[in-house]
Amino acid sequence: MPTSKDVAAAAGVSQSTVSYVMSGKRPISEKTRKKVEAAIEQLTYQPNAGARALASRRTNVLGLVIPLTPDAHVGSLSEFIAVIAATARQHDRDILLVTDEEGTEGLQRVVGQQLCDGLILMQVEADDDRIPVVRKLRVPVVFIGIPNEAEGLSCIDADFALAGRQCIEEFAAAGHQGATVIGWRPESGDRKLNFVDRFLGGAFEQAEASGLALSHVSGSADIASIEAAVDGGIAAADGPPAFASPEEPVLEMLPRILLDRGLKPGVDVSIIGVGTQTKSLGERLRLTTIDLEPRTVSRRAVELLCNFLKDGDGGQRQHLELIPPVVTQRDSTIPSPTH
Amino acid sequence: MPTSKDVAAAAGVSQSTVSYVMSGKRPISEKTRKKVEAAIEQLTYQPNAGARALASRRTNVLGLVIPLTPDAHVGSLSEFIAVIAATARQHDRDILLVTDEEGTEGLQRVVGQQLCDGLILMQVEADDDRIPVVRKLRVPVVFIGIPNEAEGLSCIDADFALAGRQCIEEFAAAGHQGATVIGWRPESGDRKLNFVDRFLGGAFEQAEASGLALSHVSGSADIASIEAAVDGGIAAADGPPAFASPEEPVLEMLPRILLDRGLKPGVDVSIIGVGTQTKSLGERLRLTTIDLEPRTVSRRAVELLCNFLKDGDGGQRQHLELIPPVVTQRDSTIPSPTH
DNA sequence: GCATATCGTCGATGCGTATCGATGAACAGT
DNA sequence: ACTGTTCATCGATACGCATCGACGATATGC
Repeated sequence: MPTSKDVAAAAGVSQSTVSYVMSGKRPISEKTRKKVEAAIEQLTYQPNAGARALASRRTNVLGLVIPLTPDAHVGSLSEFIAVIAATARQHDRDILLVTDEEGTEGLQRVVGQQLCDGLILMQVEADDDRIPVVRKLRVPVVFIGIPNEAEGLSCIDADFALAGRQCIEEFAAAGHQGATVIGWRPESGDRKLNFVDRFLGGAFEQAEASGLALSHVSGSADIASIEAAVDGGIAAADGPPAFASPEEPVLEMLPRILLDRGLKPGVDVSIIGVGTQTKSLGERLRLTTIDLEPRTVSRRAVELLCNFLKDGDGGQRQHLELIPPVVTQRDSTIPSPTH
Repeated sequence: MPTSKDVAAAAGVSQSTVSYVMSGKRPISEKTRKKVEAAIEQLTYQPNAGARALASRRTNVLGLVIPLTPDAHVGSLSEFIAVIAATARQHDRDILLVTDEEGTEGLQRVVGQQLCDGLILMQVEADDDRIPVVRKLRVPVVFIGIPNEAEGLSCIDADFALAGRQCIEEFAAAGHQGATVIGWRPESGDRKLNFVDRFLGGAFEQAEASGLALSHVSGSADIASIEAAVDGGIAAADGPPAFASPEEPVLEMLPRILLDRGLKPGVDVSIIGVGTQTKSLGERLRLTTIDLEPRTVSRRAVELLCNFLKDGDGGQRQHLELIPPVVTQRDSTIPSPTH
């Protein structure tokens, strides 16, 4: 492996000049820069990350804390991870993986060993144990998810409350008097993740504002329970029924189940799919969808962290950013009567 | 941040003694070890990773190359990643993420900058561009997936061929004369990943050996095409039909579709689910499954790489390891008549 | 013409650790 | 008591880079 010393020798300059050519922190004449760059090219020189970290006190690495729990491994998680890694590269940084299996010691470890300059925490719970630890860390941290006590923290997430409101707005615009949300069973684990409450909160709030009767039934993957939920929704409806769900299996079967009951989606009944990967599903089933834009959330998390690092102070500032979901109207919602 | 010098001062020894206490590479008396350990504890000392990498020429970090392409983001990918990260920690190593968006230059970069001591490549294609680059790298590399030219490389994957054989064996034992595999549409992208061919190769081979008529139809997510495939399978069957599929949506609907036709799984027809996350699906639908054990594949990949690194020579050896799939008999296959 | 500012480069130093050679102490054998 | 060992520890050095102060060479002011 060639070193910057080798490059210096090849270019006939001093090692420090090579360093300044690479960093641009001091002016270098066109002539010597060319020489140095040629030497770098020829030797295929790449700076040693360890030495660089040691001397500059920055690693250019971001720690990403991911959940290890298998039940959380929905498809979107890997998309989050990949987008975060790709965005980090655009800012000339790399991603070090930390699983939450290590717990809070893992955070202290990667920061203490100076393996990374900052952290991104995924799957942040409403009352996350890691928050008190994070507050003491000397590096900036960005949360993906909104804990209850977000004071002084930097948090980014999809705007679930807005998604709930948008959902009801769509139904109201289509002339529905009532709607049913199927899914997000309030299991023990789900209670910790408050996005369910945020979505339902927004939905119920908007339902009240729009004078629309909203009910929520916890979905389940088996067909019978979905059918029961659908029948309940139809019976309760005062006019054409409307259904929304954030669960893919539910959405997959909903059109079929409704057609079996003589209800054509987009004509006699409305369906809205909510989720993180709604595009392919929505296009295939021609479903109106509300996408939570996980790629944008991921990208912004990295950008925010990089901004904190660029400012140099290393301290984390309070920041709350909610990414607006994207509504895509397709054929599963009844057209607005006003049009 | 305290340094090993601070620890040395607090313990009243030299810095090198602290280093030897931590590495154990030279004998240290019980007394001084206790003193040093106490000082480490009290100062919450953690060695600086950059300095350590610089001095020891090892980073204790493994690079993990993941696909960025969204269509590959099935749920199992994040499970792979998390298991790899957790296993790496058990070997006192961390994981640096590299997306294949960077291409082969990404590999050369992380190795050239000495950000990691070795690499794990996921989603290896039959004729992967990265192979010639990997051969020139000076660090050990483990492939997850089996390329066509595996000479001199270290590869690990699920044994898809065995899964195919096991599948047919199950059907044959249940007394079936024929079977249909639904799924794995041979699209452009899928051709590069040869596991489809490996599975089907094993299945057809075993079908011939067992005198069983096997056909394969590319599945699709919409219900109509699945129903068509099912009807085809029923019509072609000489005796009770049998179906296998590696696609979750197909498996989700298969029992329902068959019941609609008056065929009860496990009595009039057999179903086998093949995949990387078959447990919850299999238990819910009471499906006999063949699981490809992604967790084992991931774990073994890390262990293999760590072994290469432990041996010190840094060279990669040829190695081919196929993880046997696990057959779990539940209620969707017709009981063997011989029992 | 000299004093002063600006530019481009060099040498020296430090970052925190691992590791090698050396040193001194304790100890066994004669 | 003297040499030869083994054991525990220390001091010095190197790892590769960033960065600071210094210095010579030009350019700018009057």
